[in-house]
Amino acid sequence: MAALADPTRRAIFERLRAGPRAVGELASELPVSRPAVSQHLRVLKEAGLVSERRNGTRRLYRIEPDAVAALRAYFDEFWSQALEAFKAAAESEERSSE
Amino acid sequence: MAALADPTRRAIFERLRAGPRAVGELASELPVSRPAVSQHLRVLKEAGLVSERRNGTRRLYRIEPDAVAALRAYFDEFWSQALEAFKAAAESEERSSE
DNA sequence: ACTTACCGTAAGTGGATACTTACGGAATCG
DNA sequence: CGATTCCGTAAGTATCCACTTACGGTAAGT
Repeated sequence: MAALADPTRRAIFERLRAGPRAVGELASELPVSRPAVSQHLRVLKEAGLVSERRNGTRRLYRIEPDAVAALRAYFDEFWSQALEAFKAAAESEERSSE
Repeated sequence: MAALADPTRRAIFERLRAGPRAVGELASELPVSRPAVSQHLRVLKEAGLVSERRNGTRRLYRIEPDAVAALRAYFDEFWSQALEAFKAAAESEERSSE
């Protein structure tokens, strides 16, 4: 999740949501240089958020579905646990006459 | 989301999941000083992830449910959009005889 | 009022990091 | 082969950021 902290990296990640893209293609749409995009993609790849496939001289990056599923599960779990705590707190307050 | 990048801050956020906590209480369970926890809580508060309530000399921090819901919605949306792109790509590959 | 408990803020510092330019490697085309 | 395209890596730099110590401020207890 730390990999998604940087705004530029999040922008890259969100663009890959629509389908696989090449490095230069992404760089042309962003206000940073191509090597910067390369470095961001490496971070995303090491975090398991994207994967790479070589196609001629180009390298297509795509989103790793399992990673998105894991993040989704994390916040789902977080949500239900927080909700449970809220309910418990509300009930205990109710018992203490308030 | 950038607020959840730091591991210490994520640890604080996850501990608040079980219910409201005071600053010193959180600091005693973490390998950082109390002011560090204070600063992290300020970041989380400015990000809208937690809220504060004064209780005597102590300040209780609690999770802001709307923020968690927003994050959950973000990844849900991300997931469905990525899935849609996958389906579209699979169909177009299928049409191109493969 | 004085002390104690609890906390936020200021200032300073070491380390991480996002970016640039420069360079070299791999695949395609003539 | 030579030229071109596309890309990763190295090196250097400026900025950001997480942390500590020191200090001040507010609320409760004696």
